[in-house]
Amino acid sequence: MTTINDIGKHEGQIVTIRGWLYNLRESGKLLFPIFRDGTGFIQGVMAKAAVAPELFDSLKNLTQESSVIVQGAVRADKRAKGGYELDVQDVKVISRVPETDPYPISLKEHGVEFLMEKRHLWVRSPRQVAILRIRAEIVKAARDFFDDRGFTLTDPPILTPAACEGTSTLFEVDYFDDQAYLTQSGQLYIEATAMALGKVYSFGPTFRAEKSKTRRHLTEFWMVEPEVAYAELDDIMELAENFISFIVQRCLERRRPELEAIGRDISKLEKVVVPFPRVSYDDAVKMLQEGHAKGALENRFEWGGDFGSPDETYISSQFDRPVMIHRYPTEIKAFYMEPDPQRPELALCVDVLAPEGYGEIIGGSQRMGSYDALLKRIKEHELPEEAFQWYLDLRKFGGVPHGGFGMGIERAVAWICSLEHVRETIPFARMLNKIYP
RNA sequence: UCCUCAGUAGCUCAAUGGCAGAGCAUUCGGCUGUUAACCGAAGGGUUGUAGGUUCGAGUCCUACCUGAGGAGCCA
Repeated sequence: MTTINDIGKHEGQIVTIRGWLYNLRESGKLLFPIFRDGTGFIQGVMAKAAVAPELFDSLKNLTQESSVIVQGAVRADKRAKGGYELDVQDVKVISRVPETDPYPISLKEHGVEFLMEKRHLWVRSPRQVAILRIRAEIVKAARDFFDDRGFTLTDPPILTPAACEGTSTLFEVDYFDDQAYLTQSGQLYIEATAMALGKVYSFGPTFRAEKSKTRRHLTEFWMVEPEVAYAELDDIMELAENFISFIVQRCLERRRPELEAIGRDISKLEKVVVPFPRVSYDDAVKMLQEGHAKGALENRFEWGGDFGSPDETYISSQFDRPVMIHRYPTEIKAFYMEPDPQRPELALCVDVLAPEGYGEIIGGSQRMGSYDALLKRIKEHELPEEAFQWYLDLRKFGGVPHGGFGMGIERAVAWICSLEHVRETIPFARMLNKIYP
């Protein structure tokens, strides 16, 4: 059995391909079927004069996406897209799509609503196949990066008793006679495993019931989150830039054909090398105010607020690689962040903004080390103290400075693939009001 | 939750308040090198739903439903 991706190794030989009919063109007594097998696409040729009449007719009448086992001779041909063609000698039809109910996704243009409703079929399209391969590469690169640097994978729970960043955006589920929530982040739990193993990371799905309807939001998305004992903010920033650069370079090295196939501007990705620019929140605010003065931004940004989407886009447009914004006001950030000892009104945190308007792909921070300060924060944020007792224990029993970050896989994929919307970065996107198929 | 736009054939879209149309897909016919092939023909419609205005509504008005883009929130 041969696969299309390495059909070039079989030039001049007779091979068998198991796959599907992607498209069929004909010209008089010649048929030009295009087969796909999951590894690639190849055009076949069948001349009426060369085969039995029944075989010719069965291929001539074959419908799009019918499954077939094809036998043919591999021939190099300059006219062929992949460099090779298959002189088809036999076609065994495994399952024939009826013409009374044809395959709905044609090679022509379709709308978003239709394609999302047919997502289970849309994933067969060449572009979607390429994107899913790049996603898989990004996931593997992320795991290799941490595995090779002494991190241990520790899986946090998906069912949790409480929120880690407020309760308004949690999915609630019945848990026997009690209530539980789907996790928003594994961070609090990997802080615990970091105290056990030093350097840890988690990789898994997270859930947010935000009523967000934008190109950057899913209700179910995958995060990779490292957490490092004894790490301070500078260590976290260095880890984050090395991590992102590694992932991008790995994609360029191993998924260049796919990036080219989807029309990605490769030269922009090639610039994603360390070090990334570091901009303090204070300086970012100045940058935004200058942008407003120049007329590039509609609203004048005031110190103390959180950046909106247009603000992030403006900041990232000033650089040719991801930019790290650090030390936001404590007010607008999560309760567990360590204040800057020089300026306690600032948190020791960092957001990494992707270039080209893709927004925040990483959020990270140094975590609060002191038991008393953390308890005070939990009370200030009106969080249920009992639910966080275990988290406070981490400070009671040998607390150390530590920190980490989370990267949303889908936003990273959307940026690296230059996609309009994160819905194409995951096989089956879960969004506001969308849970089918 | 708010703002804007859209909903017409299986799909992508046309149609000044006046006969419901095209391309693709499907079926039939033609073509020995096609590249989202091309050429000819046929079938295919409760114009998102419910009301209203009008001699007449796909088109105007109201409400609702669905979707898209954006805001806020976030990765």
